[in-house]
This record gives sequence, C-alpha cells and structure tokens, in this order.
Amino acid sequence: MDKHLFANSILNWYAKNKRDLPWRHTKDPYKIWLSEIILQQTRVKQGLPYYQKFVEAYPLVQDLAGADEQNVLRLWQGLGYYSRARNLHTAAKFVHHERGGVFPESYHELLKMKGVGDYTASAIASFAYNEKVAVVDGNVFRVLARVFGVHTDIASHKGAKEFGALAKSLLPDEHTDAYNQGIMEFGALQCTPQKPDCMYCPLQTHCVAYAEGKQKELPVKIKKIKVKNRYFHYLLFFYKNSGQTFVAMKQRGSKDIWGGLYDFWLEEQPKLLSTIDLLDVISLPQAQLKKMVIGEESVIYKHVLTHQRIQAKFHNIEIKPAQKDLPMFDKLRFYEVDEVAALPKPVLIDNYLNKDFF
DNA sequence: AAAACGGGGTC
DNA sequence: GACCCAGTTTT
Repeated sequence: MDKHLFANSILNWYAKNKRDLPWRHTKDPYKIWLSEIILQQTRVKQGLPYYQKFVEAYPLVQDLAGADEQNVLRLWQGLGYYSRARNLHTAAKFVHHERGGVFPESYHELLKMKGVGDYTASAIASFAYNEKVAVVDGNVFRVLARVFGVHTDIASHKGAKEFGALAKSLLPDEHTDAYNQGIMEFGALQCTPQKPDCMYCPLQTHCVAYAEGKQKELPVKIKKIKVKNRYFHYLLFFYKNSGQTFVAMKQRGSKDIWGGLYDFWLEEQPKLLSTIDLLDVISLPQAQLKKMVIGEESVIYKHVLTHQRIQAKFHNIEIKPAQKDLPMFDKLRFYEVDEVAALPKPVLIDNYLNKDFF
C-alpha cells in the first residue's frame, strides 16, 4: 500500500473523528509530558481526571519539582504503576535543578528523563516540537499489524524493531504530529482490539487482515502472565486519646507492589488464616499482645491486579496510648485520622478504611 | 529476553 | 475469565 495514501487516510480520518482532549490544545511540553506519563498503560477515560488534577495542582514543572513526593503520590492514588509518579517527580526535579527549568527539546534529550522511554520521547518530540519521529504504542502496533498483515510478535524485540521501522517508513513529510496522534486515535476508536469497525473503515480495501479475516489474530502478542495468589493479613493497631484516633501505618518499599504508598502492619502468609492461627504463627510479643484488644476479623477483601490476586483480611487491634512507643512499632508511625486521609494509599487500603474502619 | 509493575473497562 | 490500555524499568 502506498505510503501517501496511508498517511492521508489517517489524517483525513483524524480530522473528522478526533476527540476533544485537553492535551491537544497545548504545545507546552510539560503538559504533554504529564499527559503521556499518565496515559501509559492507561485508558484516556481513566487518566483524564488525573491530568486535570495534576495541571491544576502543578501548573509548571517547577511546581511539580517543588512538591513533596507524598503529595504527588496522593494525587496519583488509584492510577496504578506508582513508579510512574515517583519517576515523574524525579524527572521534574531533574529539569528544574539540572537544566535550569528548560524542558528537554528533542527525542534524545527527552529520553534522559526518568520514566520516559522510546514511545513517550517520540510522542513529546512530535506533539510539542513537531520533530519527525514515529510513535509506536499499543494502538500503532495493532493498526500496522492488521493493515499490513504483520505477524511478528509485538512483545518481542524483533517485533519492536520491525514495527518501529515500518512506522518510520510510513511517516509523512508534513503534519507528522497530527499523523502520529491520528494513527493512535484510529487504533483507539476504529481499529479497536475487539470488534474493530471494519464496515466503515477508510482502509478496508487496503487491509490485509480484513481481506484474510484475521482481525482477531492480529496483532500477535505472545505473553505468559502467571498470576500469583497472595494472602495479606493486615493488623491495624490503633489507640484513642482525647477524642482522637491514631492508626499505625508504614511506607512501603519500592521492591514490591505499591512502592511509596502507605499501608498497615502486614503479615503475608502462604494461605488465608483465622485470627487464632495467625497470631500463633507470627512473632508478636505475646506478653504485650495480651494487653491489647484484638477485634474481629474483617470480611475477605479480594483485590485483582494484572499479575496478582490478593485476598486480604483486616484486624483492628486497640492498644493503650502508652503502648505506641513499644519497640515492636519501630517501623511504623501513628497517624491521626485526618493525617491518614492525606497519605497515599493502595486502593485496597482506601477501600477498607472507607467501608469498614471509620 | 523476561519479569515486575495497578487498576479499570469490555466482552 | 481473558484481554488490554498513549510503556518503562529492573532483573
């Protein structure tokens, strides 16, 4: 299929069908970067409110650079892949402190920002600076695989190289920014993963997948996700003092899920345990435990992630105010209820707090 | 080259 | 339940 015909079809389709999205009304590389990071592995509908919140809270890259990580993560809460938020903050500080607030202005410079990979660098370079680079995201993989009948696994390095080269070869000489936006939008709205709208597709007569009835087979994506079952037992140590309630929480490390977010005392076990069995298995100072009031266990919370199926039980354990300084609480801090609300927390934790605890 | 990393929408 | 989303980083 002719290169110019393909690009013109995309451009014409895009002019007629594009959605009105806020980041399409700006050339500010900072805002475009914000939108791109938010939209990684995230649907527009889910990311849109977060984009609004971030632009409002941090209108300039300097504002984001000067923010506390905790506030950045709190604003990101619920979006998932929290390393994106931490990297976003790191990159903002990089731009502010190492580059004097001057945003990177080319594909290669953009690539130096934490959290900015090949796709995102291309997208910002194209949309903000009109650099002649091709974007290859999940939509582009799909559109190219179908229209040109490419069966290479898109999850492989070979696939990345092949599709990257194909995308580059198709790039028009003019309006590459609109073209890049267009091919992604085309994938998102017309050439959808399931039930693509081939009946009214401008590329129908040129599409290999349509001709061969292989829309469902393409793109080829060989992936083996093995889902891990995990069993979380959360202990919510709390005390009351002069009408206020304080809860013990800790910040999670960056090795596991929910890096940087706050949760409670966590006992992970190979299976779900009753309260009795749990207290038997874990190494809590029995003498201290006897002075505490172990509440009833919660219902089982099921939390499904892409690679994990978590089942969680929560136990409220009321302690005396004086016990908060016990060595066993070294790794935790007691937060007043209003402070807890301001902490970034996994959705699972937030759900529990809102439904069962308060 | 493969694994890890969230949460929500759709069929 | 399976798929997948404007992917990147770590192992």
